[in-house]
Amino acid sequence: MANTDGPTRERISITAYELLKEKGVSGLSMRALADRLHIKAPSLYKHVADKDEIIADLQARGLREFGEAIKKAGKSRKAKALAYRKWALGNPHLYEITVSIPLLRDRIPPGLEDGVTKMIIEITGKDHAHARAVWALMHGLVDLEIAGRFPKDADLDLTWKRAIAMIGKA
Amino acid sequence: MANTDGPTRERISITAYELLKEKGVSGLSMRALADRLHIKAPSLYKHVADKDEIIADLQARGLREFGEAIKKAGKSRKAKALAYRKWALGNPHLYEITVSIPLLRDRIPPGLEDGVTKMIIEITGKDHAHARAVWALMHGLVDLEIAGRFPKDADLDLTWKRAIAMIGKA
DNA sequence: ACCTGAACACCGTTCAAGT
DNA sequence: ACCTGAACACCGTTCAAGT
Repeated sequence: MANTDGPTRERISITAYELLKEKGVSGLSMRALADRLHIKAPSLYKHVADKDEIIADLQARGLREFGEAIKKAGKSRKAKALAYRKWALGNPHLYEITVSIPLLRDRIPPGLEDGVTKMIIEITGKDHAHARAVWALMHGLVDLEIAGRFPKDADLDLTWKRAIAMIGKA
Repeated sequence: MANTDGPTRERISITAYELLKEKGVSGLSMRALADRLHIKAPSLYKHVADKDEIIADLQARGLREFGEAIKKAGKSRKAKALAYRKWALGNPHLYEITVSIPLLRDRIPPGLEDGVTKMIIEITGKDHAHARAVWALMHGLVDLEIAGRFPKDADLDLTWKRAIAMIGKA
């Protein structure tokens, strides 16, 4: 008799997150995940329907933790913007899986996405169109920075300063 | 005797582009590419070093065609911004492979990336930091739109209007 | 109820062998 | 010089079989 205590659904989630943190999106495979849990890949399918269920789990975690980080930040628009950057750069793989691949809307807790969206609208203090533009600005900065698209000598602190100056001036 | 005229390097490039346009980044595999050229996958390696060489080819094409589209657009910042959106949405897979995955800097023609960057700086008419923020704004809008992150009822024309209004006001 | 090996349809890439 | 089949180390997923 081998393991009597198989991996719970919870342990699968936690291990998937560890794997993502260490190896990134491309390193998150069902086989690698199974290895860490000391089971074979097919056994995973007794606990989850498919890989998307695991991805949706991580996206939900990303939205939750991101939302908390923004909530905890100072109240000014500048503080919120810098918290956005800090969180994204501190959790690049979680940011990527949450925001750079299609969101599995039907498989994350309802209201979670809306909650984060509403928070962004509240921060900008204007209408939805403006809030979306601000979000795009933040996301674009972070995405290009994570992807290494800015030259090495680029002054990104200054770039963020300019970006923050843009907000609210429309 | 089978094919006497094997695929040239040029035909590989063209076929890769067709494949990308039809099937997207995930559909661009060496095996699928070989199939279209009526050869076996290993034969590709007599013409290219690896898949990255093909990706770099497509990234170079993306930078070139994108640059031309922006150059041809009207001179106003608004016209340039709308041309950015139009090109990206009209060529979503080429946009993605060019800008949403790491740029293979060592494998594209030197100066190509700089040329496009300089063009953006010229358009914004300010310093590099400002130009980068503007680029991030455009990229963020397009990336979120392509990824389907905005709600279906979002008024994206209005969002772009607000975004364009932000530019130049920093 | 949970886990397994074998299998299927995929990847990128290497390499000895053929022409 | 170019192409091939076989192989290696990977994917996600299914399924009959074991406990």
